[in-house]
Parts: sequence; C-alpha cells; structure tokens
Amino acid sequence: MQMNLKEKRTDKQQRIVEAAIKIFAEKGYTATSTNEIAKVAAVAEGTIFRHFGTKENLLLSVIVPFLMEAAPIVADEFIQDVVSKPYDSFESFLTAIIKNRFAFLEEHIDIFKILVAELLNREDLRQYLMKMFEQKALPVFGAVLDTYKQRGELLDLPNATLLRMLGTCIFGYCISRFAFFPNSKWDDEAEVENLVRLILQGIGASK
Amino acid sequence: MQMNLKEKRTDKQQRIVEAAIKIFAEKGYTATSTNEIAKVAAVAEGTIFRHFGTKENLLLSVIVPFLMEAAPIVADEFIQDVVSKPYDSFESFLTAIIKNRFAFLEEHIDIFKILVAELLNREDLRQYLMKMFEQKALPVFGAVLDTYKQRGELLDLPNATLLRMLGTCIFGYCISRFAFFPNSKWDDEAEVENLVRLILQGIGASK
Amino acid sequence: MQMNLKEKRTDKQQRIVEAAIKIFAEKGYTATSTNEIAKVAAVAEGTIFRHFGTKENLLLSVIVPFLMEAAPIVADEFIQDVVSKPYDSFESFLTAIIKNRFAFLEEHIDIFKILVAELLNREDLRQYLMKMFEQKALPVFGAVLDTYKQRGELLDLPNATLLRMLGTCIFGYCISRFAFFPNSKWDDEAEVENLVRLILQGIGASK
Amino acid sequence: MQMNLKEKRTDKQQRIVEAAIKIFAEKGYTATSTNEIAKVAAVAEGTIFRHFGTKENLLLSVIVPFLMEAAPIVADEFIQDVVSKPYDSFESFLTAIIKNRFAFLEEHIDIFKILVAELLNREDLRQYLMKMFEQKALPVFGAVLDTYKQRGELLDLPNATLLRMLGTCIFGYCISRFAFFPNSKWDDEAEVENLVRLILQGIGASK
DNA sequence: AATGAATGAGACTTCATTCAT
DNA sequence: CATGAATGAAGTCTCATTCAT
Repeated sequence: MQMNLKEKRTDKQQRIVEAAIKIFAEKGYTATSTNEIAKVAAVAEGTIFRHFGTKENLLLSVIVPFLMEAAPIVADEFIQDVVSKPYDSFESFLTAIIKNRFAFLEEHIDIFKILVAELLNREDLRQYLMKMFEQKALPVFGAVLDTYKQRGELLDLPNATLLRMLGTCIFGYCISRFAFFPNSKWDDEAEVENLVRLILQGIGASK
Repeated sequence: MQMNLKEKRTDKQQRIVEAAIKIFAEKGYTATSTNEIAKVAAVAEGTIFRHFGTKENLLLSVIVPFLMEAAPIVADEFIQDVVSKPYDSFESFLTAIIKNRFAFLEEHIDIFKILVAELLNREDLRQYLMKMFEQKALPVFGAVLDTYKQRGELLDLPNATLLRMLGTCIFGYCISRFAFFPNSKWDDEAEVENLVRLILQGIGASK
Repeated sequence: MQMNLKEKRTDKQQRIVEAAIKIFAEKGYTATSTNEIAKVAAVAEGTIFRHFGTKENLLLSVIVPFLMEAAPIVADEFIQDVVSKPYDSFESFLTAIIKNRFAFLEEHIDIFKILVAELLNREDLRQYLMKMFEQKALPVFGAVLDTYKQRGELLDLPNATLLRMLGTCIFGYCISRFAFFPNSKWDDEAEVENLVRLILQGIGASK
Repeated sequence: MQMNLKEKRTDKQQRIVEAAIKIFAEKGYTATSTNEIAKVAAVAEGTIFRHFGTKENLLLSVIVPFLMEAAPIVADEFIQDVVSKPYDSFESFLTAIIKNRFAFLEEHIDIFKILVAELLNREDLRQYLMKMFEQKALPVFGAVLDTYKQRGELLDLPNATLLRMLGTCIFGYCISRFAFFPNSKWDDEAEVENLVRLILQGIGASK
C-alpha cells in the first residue's frame, strides 16, 4: 500500500515542495529563504507565492499532508494490514510495526526532521499531536495491547502507561536515528532487534 | 557540588545571556532578533555586540559553557560523587543517575531545548557530541557497566550497544519530557520508576 | 439626449471597465490591482490585458471617453439644448445648468472621483482641462454671459473672471458634494437654491 | 505667530518628512516608494522604518500634525488674533481670514495636496474633518457670524448654511488654486478681492 | 563601558504583464 | 478570444552589525 503525499500537485508545485522539504530539513524553516527555495526548485520566486501564498503556508503544505494523510493512513494500515494479522507473538507484532515505521520514516526523513524542529516552537503542533495520540493511537493500539495482555505476553499496566513507554522509547530512538544522526552508519537489522529486546526484556539480566 | 555557568560575567552580560536563553528556547535561534533580546535584557542593542561580537557568538556563549562545563563536571560528578558510591544494585544506580539527570535538565530546560534545536541543523555540534560520547561517556560508564555485568545484573552485550540503548531510551524520554511537552503534567516519581523498569525488564511479562 | 460611454464594448470589456471604475474610485488607481479588477469583473486577469494592453490604458479608457464624449456632448447640449433656450433670466439659466450638471455628476460620480484624484498627480490632465476650458467653455459660455450682461443681470466683469468665479464656486461645491462627502445626506433642492443665491447675490445683506 | 510642525524632530527625521511631503504631493502616496523617499532625504531606507515604523505611519506623521496643530492653532489664532479684533465690517473680516488662509496654504501647499488626495480614499479622514468642522469651526465662527448678522451685514440664514456656503466656496477655490492648478499665475490680490465680492454680493448686478 | 541612531543587505511579498494552452 | 500559470522587478520591511557620542 502506497501513501501519496503528492496528489493534485502540478509539476512546479511539486518541485517547490520538494525543494522546501530539502532545505527546511537542512537549515531549518526560519533560516531558509524563499529565494533559495525558488532557485533549487528552478522557478521564479513569485511562483512560490502564487501557489502557496506565504512562506508559512508552504511549511504547512509540507507538514499538514504528512500529518493528515500519513498518520491516518498509518492507522488504517495497522488496523487492516498489520493489526488484523494474526501475529503469533507480541514480539513479532512489535518487530513488524517498528520495521514498518522505520521504513516510513526513512522514506520521509526530511519531513520528519522538519516536524521535529517545528514541534519545538509551535504549541499548536504539540497540541495537535497529543490530541491525535489520544484520539487515534490510544484506542487502536489499546485494543492490540489488551489482546496480548490477555495472552500473558505483556505486563498488566494501564494502556496509557504502556503506550507512553513504548512511544517515548521508539520515538526517542527515531529522533536519534533519523533526526540527529542520520548520517551515521546504522545496522538497521541489529538495531531493530536490540530495540525490540530492550522494550520486551529490558537490559537487566534475567534471574 | 554546584556547577556555575555564570562565572566571570558582569551583570549586564548575565542579563543578556539569560534573555537570550529564554527567547531562543521559546522561538528558536533564527527567529529571535537581537533587538528583542536587548529589550528583555534591558540593555542597548549595541551592548550585546560589545560583549558577544555576533549573534551567533551569543548562541555559542549559551551552548558551549553548557557543554564544556556541564558535561565534564557531570562526568566528574559521576566518577567522584555517583559512580564511586557503592550502589547496592544497578537498579539503584540507574535510578540515581536518571533522577540526577532529570533534576539537571529541569534546571536547564531552556538551554536543553536550544541544544536540541541546534543539533538538528548543525553538523559540527553533532560531531562534537558524538565525540564526547565516545571519549568521555563510553569509558566512564563502560567501567560502571562492566562492574554490574560481572555482578550478573546486566545482559552481556557490548558496552557501546548497552549505552546506546540506554542513551536513546533516556534521551528520547528527556526530549519528550523536557523539549516537546514540558507543559504537560508529569508524575516524575512514577515516570522514573517506569523508565527504570522499562530499561531493566522491558514490558514483556516474565514467564 | 443620451450620452453613451459604453459604445463598441463587448460584454467582458464592459464588465472590466465597470469593475475598474468602481475600485479605482474606492481605493485610487495605484492602490488597485488588476487582479482585483479581474475578480470583480469575473474575467481572467489576462483578459484585461488582451483588451486594454496596460493598466494605465484601462484608466485612460475610463477617463478619456468621459472627457472626450461627456464634455463635448455637454457643450453641444448646452448650445443646442440649453443655451439656445430663451431663459427668462440668468437665474433660471444658472439653476438649469447647475441642476443639469448635478444630475450628470450623480450619474457618473465614480468617474468624477477618479478624475479628481488623477488631476492631482497628472500635469497632462490638468493642461488638457485648462485647454478645454479656454477653447470650449470660454467661447460658448462667454456668449451666454454677454447676453445676460447686456440685459443688465450680470456684473460687468471680464468673462474669464466671471467664469472662473462661477467655475471654482460650482466645482468646489461639486468636489465637496460628490468626491469628498458623497455619503452625507444632502437636500439637493435646497442646496441648488442656496448655491444659485450665493452666486447671484452673495451672502451679504442687501442694503 | 508661527506654527511649528517640526518640533521634536531630529535632522534626519525632518529630512525624511520633508522628502515624503514633497514626493507624496507630487506623485501620490501609493505611487511613492520608500526607496525614493530615502534617496531624496539622503538617508538609508532602513532609517525611515527605524523612525516611522511603516510607510503609512510616515504619511500620518505628515498629516496628523497638520490637522492636530494647524487647525486648532488656527482656531485659537482666529479667536485671539483675528476674531477678537474689532473689524469695522464683515468684508474686512472676510478679507482678513481669506488672506490669512491663503498664506497658510501657500506655506503648506504640498501637505494640503496630500490631504486632499487622501480625503478621497479615506473614510476615517473624512469623518475626522467633518467632526472638526462641527465641533470647532461651527461654534467659533457661528459667534462671529451672529455678530455681523446683528449688525445687518449678513443674510439671516442658519449659521450651518452660511458656513457651508462660505466653506465650499473658499474650499473649492483653494482646491483649484492650490491643489489642481498651483503652477498657474494667479494675481492673488485681485483673486481675493473677487472672491470676497462673490461671497458678499454674488455676481448678479444689483438693481 | 554603554548607548542607540544609522546602515544596507536581504527577507517576504505584490503586481503588472506575458504567453502557452 | 479567453485563460491563468508563470515571471521577475520592485515594493515594504527586518535585522545583525557598526560607530560616533
């Protein structure tokens, strides 16, 4: 299944958005000039404003589709494509979604960086994400967690707690991996394995 | 033991740095104008440049002492003040350092936000931090980990791996906690407990 | 007799001209964008340029017909339709032309505003109007004034002087009335009466 | 008595305001670029914005002092300096104030043009002027008119009517004289005389 | 040491105009 | 004929930085 963030965009619009994503990710939104975006996109500066109105709106044209389409589609994907599959264990379920998420982020690494950067300064974005977490992620994943709890594979902690632990752990890893040190060499196979083990068993020796 | 990031600064210099930290954290470095800093610090705009030369140098005057003093002192602190203490278990050791780090970050939450934001755009800063991690953290904490491994409290994984797992986990939590959602109500006691358990045992049910 | 400023214009051309008149009058020529005109006229921006070439030419397409057709026709009208009529007194003549002019301006109030505004900045327009005054108005009205002077109803002053007095007085009233304060409630009947009395007798008490 | 519109302005501020007045009057506010003002004032473009914030505010810095200081001072002038003088007739009174006003406008001819132009597009300015007329001019001049009415020198019309007739007549003359055709050669002595006669006796022959 | 007026490069944005469709 | 996407020059405004006082 393919997500399409590029729908309904003309060639030039698409070039502008791609240039913006690239440079926003590299230098940050505020430090990027529309002049530079225009040059990289090989359009006139005015063309940016004809299509996006303001620089801020261009930023939103990058972020919003990512949030509006990516996340819901992701959720649907999970429900239909991942969640519903009869994973034989929580471990294989976890491995699957982590791999899935990693692949997704790797594909949209620049937008992810932009999102992380904007999250630091925009209260509205933070609010939006928290709301999404509560309204979308919690119910969907809650059901999954319940299943595995009943099968005795998970600690009997509140779903909110479990999800926050899972979330910060995976999110933290993603930030390091994709936002801060994307250029380091990572052995993704081993990393995923380690991450899954950390989440499931921790690093304490079993006694 | 008290770290002092304020040494050798005149009253005005200190006011400028404090204003800068506050506004940089709030709006981001690039989006902050020296004019605004001057107003908040109640000095003339020229005064900023008399003391710090450039806006960028003011940023470095915020970040560098934090990195140069905070981190090394922290390391020393651990060696002398934390590490050397005969903790009766890795768990109590982990709890101690996490609480210690949380307290530290809570005190310097704004600089932490600035650092996180700059990390996204500055390769030099990333390099510097990775070097610090390898040269400072790895040897110091490596020794500690070895100790607990020998006592059978830790999985027998390479220290680099263990530390990265620990690091991303704690760092990820700190980012969420301090950079992205500092305004949410967190029950620190419970959070630390959960984080320690996650790290040590994971969330998988022990069978 | 009907003046037609709309001759030879297609539907779209007419819509464009009307939109231009409306917005030019409201915001001034320079402050009006062709984009806005296009929207109000419900045509594409390119259509404006297809028909009028430049924005300035659109302005002229508003002003020039008004000057070229309105004024001459007016002159002819007076000669044939007003001047030649055997008014029984200068007062009734004056009342007639003032009422006539008021009606005319009321119908073309927006173009009048545009003309007044452009007159302030365009030397060519001023020259043109002065020339028209000397070449058209002075001879035509001069004859009329002579008639009434001979009948002893007018002061024996040079026609140029009389006309300038008449002109500034009526023109000044029109400016206030139509350009500056078009929204105020005016009792036209009484106003005309007052204006005629002012011109004829002044406001000094007859002794 | 000298009005001072230049108070509290530094040399550069004054140069900017003077350049603005000159070019606004010549080309109109909207058609004037801050770049051009800067060049004529021989300052950097940024200097304009340091002192006046926005281009619109520069316009107001031209208009407002003229309205706030000129008009009230004028009013006071009349009360103390003109009105209170024991003119031997309404004619000499009228001649005095017209000469006074002409001198004033001649001195501030450019601001007058700017004001006239802005009056066409700014409802707020129109409102302001009408309020001023009602609150300031009407009471002050009303008293004067009453005096001369009692002395049998004026028609017994309502003051509001008399003033509006006077006003549009003088104002209309000023517009023609100062705003539209400032470059024509006018014989001021004769013009004033004619205007006074027009106002007092009209142009009708006394029978 | 401190100030804040002055600067001018460069930011975002608007707009009249062109031209391929 | 009509369209509207595209342009790039020019506009207003911001900002880090300098310097005379």
